[in-house]
Amino acid sequence: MTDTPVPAEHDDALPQGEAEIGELGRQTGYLLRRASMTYTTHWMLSTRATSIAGLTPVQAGMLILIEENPGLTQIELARLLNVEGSTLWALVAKLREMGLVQRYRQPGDRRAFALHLTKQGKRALVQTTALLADHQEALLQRLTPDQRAQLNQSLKLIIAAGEVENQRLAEMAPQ
Amino acid sequence: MTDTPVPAEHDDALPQGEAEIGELGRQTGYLLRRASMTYTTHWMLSTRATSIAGLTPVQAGMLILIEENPGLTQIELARLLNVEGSTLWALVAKLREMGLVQRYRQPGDRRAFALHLTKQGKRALVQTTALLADHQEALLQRLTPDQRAQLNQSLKLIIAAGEVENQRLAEMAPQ
DNA sequence: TATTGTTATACTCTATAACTATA
DNA sequence: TATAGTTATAGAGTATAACAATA
Repeated sequence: MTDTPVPAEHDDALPQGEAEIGELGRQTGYLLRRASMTYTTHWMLSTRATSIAGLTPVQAGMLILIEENPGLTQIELARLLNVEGSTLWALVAKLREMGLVQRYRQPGDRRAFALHLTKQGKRALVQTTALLADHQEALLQRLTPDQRAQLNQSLKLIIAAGEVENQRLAEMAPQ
Repeated sequence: MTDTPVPAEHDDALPQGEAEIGELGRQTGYLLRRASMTYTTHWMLSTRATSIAGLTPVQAGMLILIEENPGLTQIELARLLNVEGSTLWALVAKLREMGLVQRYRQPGDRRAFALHLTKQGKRALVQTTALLADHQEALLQRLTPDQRAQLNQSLKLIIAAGEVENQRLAEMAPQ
């Protein structure tokens, strides 16, 4: 990992600003990562001066899911989000720390907890949904309604196919 | 952040498996994140038994960019990837540790380093490009060629619009 | 002064493995 | 035994802030 003096054949840096994305810009996986990061950055910036400043896209999504499925358990939420239990636990712990989510022990199954939004969580969700439309519009402004629908559809097809493939691969060589 | 005994109105967990993604599944930002994560997982699983096991999508992308723009500087690479200098520095340091990338001091500008792939880096890139097509195909299997082209186009439009918006927002209230 | 790179530090999101409590 | 949740730990990828070296 040392740097080397410059051999003649390497005295060839590109002139400023001439480097290009090239092939990588044709890779859907790369474009997805880039678009997703752009979305995250835009959300954080556009909510910066509001009452939900600092609430991440993942956290906002969890508030939406908990409101739509009040009382769901942590394991069910993990399945919905396609993450491991320990990951979900950490995410929920953070939302509890923030005072947005409350858990209630299940009388029917004393292992499980039912998740609910607190009053403050509900207020955060109201702000979230109020800001979501403008956020979407800013990012999708150059797409027609038809393109937007097509995009969502294609993304769902990728997710569905990918999760089947990933399941298969994970089982193929378990260690 | 304490748990509470169950008040009557909260004794209402959903029956197993009845929770739904609902509104969140209509949010492009959420679908992008999910699709991107699926891509990453698929890449890691499908390269697991190859010579590039452990090479992440971000690292693979960097190899592609360095090969296409030999001698580019770290700052140029950071611009291409739209990340901060310190982020790029850490990514390059890791690739150097792995023996895939080598830096050469620029004679013209002694502040800068020209980035190049090592022999091992070139071998890793060959494997990467060899495996990329199957990886793409597995994830895009349910999309027609036209849908794939439309998808890439839409993602580029989102990235372009988003980066303009993000720039504007970042300048709007600098602190 | 401006640019390139570096360091220190911190945070989000993610995972695996080993564990406890309950079913 | 199986499931729900927890803890310890690790790692990728990202950022901000302060700094050194060079232009």
